[in-house]
Amino acid sequence: MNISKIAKEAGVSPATVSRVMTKNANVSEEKRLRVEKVIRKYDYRPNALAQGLIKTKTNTIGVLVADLVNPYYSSMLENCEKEIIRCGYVPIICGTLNDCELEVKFLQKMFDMRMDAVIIIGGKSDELVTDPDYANLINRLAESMPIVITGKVEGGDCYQVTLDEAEGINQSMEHLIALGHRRISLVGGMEYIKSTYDKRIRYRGILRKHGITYRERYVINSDYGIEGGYEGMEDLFKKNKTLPTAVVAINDYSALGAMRSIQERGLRIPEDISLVSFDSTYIVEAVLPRLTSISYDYECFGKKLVDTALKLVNKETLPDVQKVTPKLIVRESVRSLL
Amino acid sequence: MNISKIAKEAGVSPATVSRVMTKNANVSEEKRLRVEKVIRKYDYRPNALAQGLIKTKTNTIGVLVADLVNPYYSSMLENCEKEIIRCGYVPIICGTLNDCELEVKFLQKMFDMRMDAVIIIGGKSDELVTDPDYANLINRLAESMPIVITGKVEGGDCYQVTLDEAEGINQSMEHLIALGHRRISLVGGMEYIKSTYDKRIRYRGILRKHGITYRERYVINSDYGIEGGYEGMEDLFKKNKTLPTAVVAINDYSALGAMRSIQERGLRIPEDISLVSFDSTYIVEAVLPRLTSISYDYECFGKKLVDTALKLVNKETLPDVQKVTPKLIVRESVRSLL
DNA sequence: TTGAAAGCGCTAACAC
DNA sequence: GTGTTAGCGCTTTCAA
Repeated sequence: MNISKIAKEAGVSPATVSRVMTKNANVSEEKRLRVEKVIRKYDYRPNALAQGLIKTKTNTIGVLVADLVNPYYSSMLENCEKEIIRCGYVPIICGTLNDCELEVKFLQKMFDMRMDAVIIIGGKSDELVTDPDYANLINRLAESMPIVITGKVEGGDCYQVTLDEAEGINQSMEHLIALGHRRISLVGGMEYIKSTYDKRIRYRGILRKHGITYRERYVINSDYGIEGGYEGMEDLFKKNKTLPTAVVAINDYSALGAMRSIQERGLRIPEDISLVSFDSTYIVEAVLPRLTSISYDYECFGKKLVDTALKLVNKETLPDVQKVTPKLIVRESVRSLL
Repeated sequence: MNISKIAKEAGVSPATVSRVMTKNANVSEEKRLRVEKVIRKYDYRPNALAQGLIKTKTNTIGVLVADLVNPYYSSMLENCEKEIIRCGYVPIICGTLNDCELEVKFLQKMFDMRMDAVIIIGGKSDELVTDPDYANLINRLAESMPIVITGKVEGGDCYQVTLDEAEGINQSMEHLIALGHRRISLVGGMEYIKSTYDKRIRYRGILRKHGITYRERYVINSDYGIEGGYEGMEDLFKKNKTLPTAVVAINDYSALGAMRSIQERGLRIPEDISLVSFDSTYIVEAVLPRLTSISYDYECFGKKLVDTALKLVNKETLPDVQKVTPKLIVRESVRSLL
């Protein structure tokens, strides 16, 4: 079914059908009713490809996300979706399976499909050192399609809504130190990821400020999943005879793995080791003990991402960088040493 | 940038540029090189809307999922995505926030966008009694766009790839009964959801077969999230002086909530209460004790869904219903009473 | 091998 | 108020 057939059956021109559908022109009551009847009869809906082609607007916001399973990302995603829907747009999600090539491919595809804007959550823009090819791609696409990212693209013509990582690590460290912890380990993450890099820099700064010796073997590399947390923790145990009294996990997804490692060794949280994580997804409330964790206002974060994208669609001017402030939520996984 | 500009700059006709891009016609070496050079110069990519419009094929598979956060769904999603990508298509995901109206709206939108096929995971097709309006919608859309569902649409012209729920509950019940459990509770889910209904029917059948009295107050309604599991478990405690020795949770997302409720009362799993769940997402390995759980081969499930969709795109004939067989994975959350 | 032309389905400017 | 027409960007006959 298409607009011409509807027009023919209603005895009007395609233009009139279009006018009835879009509601932004006057049509005589009589013809309108006739057209509406035929539309209902066939449940006619206009072809979005044709509409998009002529209007150069598709009413879609693309959301590219590095990992669909990680609850941090799915929380972000859900909140972006809600806001996109609330604003009358259609959210189009693509997961990039933590694969850079796929990210680039899908980003291009979203451009090809003429999405009105794209939000990129995680992925290549998370890297500390921007890949110049990626920056070029972003710049090329951003000429006609606004791009909002949660990371950073050096020299990239796109907008950032990003977490204040330094503030997050700050709050968790100060909390631990205030409770008497001096041997604090940072488990998980990779140095080439900007958020992790920022955390580690600040971690050292805080230790120095409190006159605590920095121990390199308390900082453990590993990836951001459950397995990463487990292996990171195992690594920590292997590398240290003097264990830390507190561990800061890079996110609560990996904290799950860290907990398993700790508990398998018969150690208790928080009695033997305190544990703090980042993200405060549903996981922190689901495990025992509940995890003290850095929390973001996901609703607000999602809203900011989407609203930024939509303002850009409407050619409004915006700051290049917006920060989302984290907040430590104290639960049960930290013990006082005082 | 568009095909005419490229053509002009290369000194050829748009048709020739198209031939170069699609590679399915002969172009003289000389012109081809000239065109390719201009294409590279501008990183030209054809407008997917225009392509879709003329080819009546968009190379996209839509995936509609009821809940992005629930790890059962995100696992499904990830595996569908992988297979869609492997087959050279672009996965387009929409979450429907467990909202029926949204599901209908997005399904229509996917049709409007002329996706080559749509996979619907969860949502309205999960309901025991099919909404006739929904069936009509499915039938209308399915005339030109194959639809694959994980549930069931009575009288719907779509294809099912569905879990063998009866077999799942069968395995978990037989396992519990073999270990001496007689007081077994079923926590979570709603009767109007087909998968839950099927489980409960079979649950009664198995009890009868083993000569165990069915107790209605051991079957608890609640929704499918963490909160649902918690409240369901609380409800169970409230309703029963004689507690069950084992609980079967409707999924492992809700089992998280059930565990919390059990542990808050100072009861231990499995010493005081055994716990079994459905789905075997990452959660079952993340908690302590690890949950004995019904597992699906998500990779195979995802593949089957996608391959079914793609075969339909290619007009192959297929069985209306395909079953995915579950398998009980024994971990640490069930105690033997023998 | 190549270009001209038609047409996918729609909207919007224009003329009446 | 309404129909005609042009055109969005592409692919694919059809001729040459």
